[in-house]
Amino acid sequence: MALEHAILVSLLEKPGSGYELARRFERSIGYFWTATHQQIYRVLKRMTSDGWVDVRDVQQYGRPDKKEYSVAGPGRDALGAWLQEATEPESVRHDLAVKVRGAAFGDPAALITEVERHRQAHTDRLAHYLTGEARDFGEPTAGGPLDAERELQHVVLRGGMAYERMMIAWLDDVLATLAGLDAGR
Amino acid sequence: MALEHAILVSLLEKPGSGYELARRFERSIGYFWTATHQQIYRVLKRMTSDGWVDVRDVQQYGRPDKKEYSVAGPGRDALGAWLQEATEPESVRHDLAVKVRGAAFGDPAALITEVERHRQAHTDRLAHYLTGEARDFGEPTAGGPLDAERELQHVVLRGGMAYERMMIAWLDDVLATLAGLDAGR
DNA sequence: TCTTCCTATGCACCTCGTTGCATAGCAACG
DNA sequence: CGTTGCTATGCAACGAGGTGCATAGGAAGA
Repeated sequence: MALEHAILVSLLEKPGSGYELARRFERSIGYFWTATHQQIYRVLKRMTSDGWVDVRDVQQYGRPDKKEYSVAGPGRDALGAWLQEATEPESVRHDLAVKVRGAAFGDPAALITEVERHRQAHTDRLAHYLTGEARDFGEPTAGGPLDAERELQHVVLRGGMAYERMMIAWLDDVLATLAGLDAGR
Repeated sequence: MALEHAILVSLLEKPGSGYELARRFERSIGYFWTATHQQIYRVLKRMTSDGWVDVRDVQQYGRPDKKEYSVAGPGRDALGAWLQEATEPESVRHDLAVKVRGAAFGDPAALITEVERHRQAHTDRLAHYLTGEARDFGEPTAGGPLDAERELQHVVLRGGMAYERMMIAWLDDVLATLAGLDAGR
């Protein structure tokens, strides 16, 4: 289970509440690891009782109070150990690939709309990444030594962009194939 | 849940037993949808009672008898309906991306071995795909009209190859970034 | 005042997925 | 004859993940 570790990384980058974590999992972190607020609250509870994180009640004005979590020593140790642990390459789940192979037994042309919908979603996400890259990494490192955190966030973002570009190109390939089947019958 | 649909597609391509399906999920299908034999047997049971598939006892000699499953009318209908249904783009789970961002808070150099291990796995898988492509799609369609099933299987395979190539290139990017951090401190 | 919306946390329930184990037929080998 | 290994099916239990719902404070606007 890597959700715990994803939370540790996010809290090391910046301490925050369960609610704030949930929103981070809708943006930056969520592009390579998804989680609902339910999962996050549940795991934070376990991590607290395991001593991986510390909690601090924070009073707020104009909005409900919150609990701010930050990484404790044992949590940092656990993350360090996990980093060197061998993890199996993630199991893939591409329902669109299932649909494409399934189209052979239905109407291939009927799948086109769905493929175009996915292509649009990937195009949007790529545009979002590019905006974020220009905002966060547009200028060279602002003096000082290499900032490891910044460099590593950037290389992960480049991975996300490479994935979206690959998907868009593949979906174009799929659309061309579907169109070819439609024309050829 | 798309496991049912993945099984339907696999059974339409070729009827078979739960055991045979489990082995297919370790190869071709398994590259974009994973499942253990437990899941498969459980889902086949439900699909049978829902009338999506038919069962046939097959006596075998030199090995235990088996149950051969094939797709029934309602199963084919369910697949057709699902193909046109809007499916959300699959939720991604890239533990390696979590590790890369986490490396900022540990020793970036310690991650290199793990990244190289993943790179090797993707290289191996790409080589496996290329072998399969040469074997199954090396020669142009053997006469007759365009074979939809074959074309669609090929485009899915091309997607798998594009994914592996993208991952290898990204992992090289990650390795260069990690090496740069190591040299620059 | 009433409704709507956002922040913030959490419970209950259900499904999906994984692990471990059990059973059984048959083949091959020492 | 016993062990090992492959084919073939399945149960039991657990943990992960997701959906729906509940609660509660406060802001903003009709």
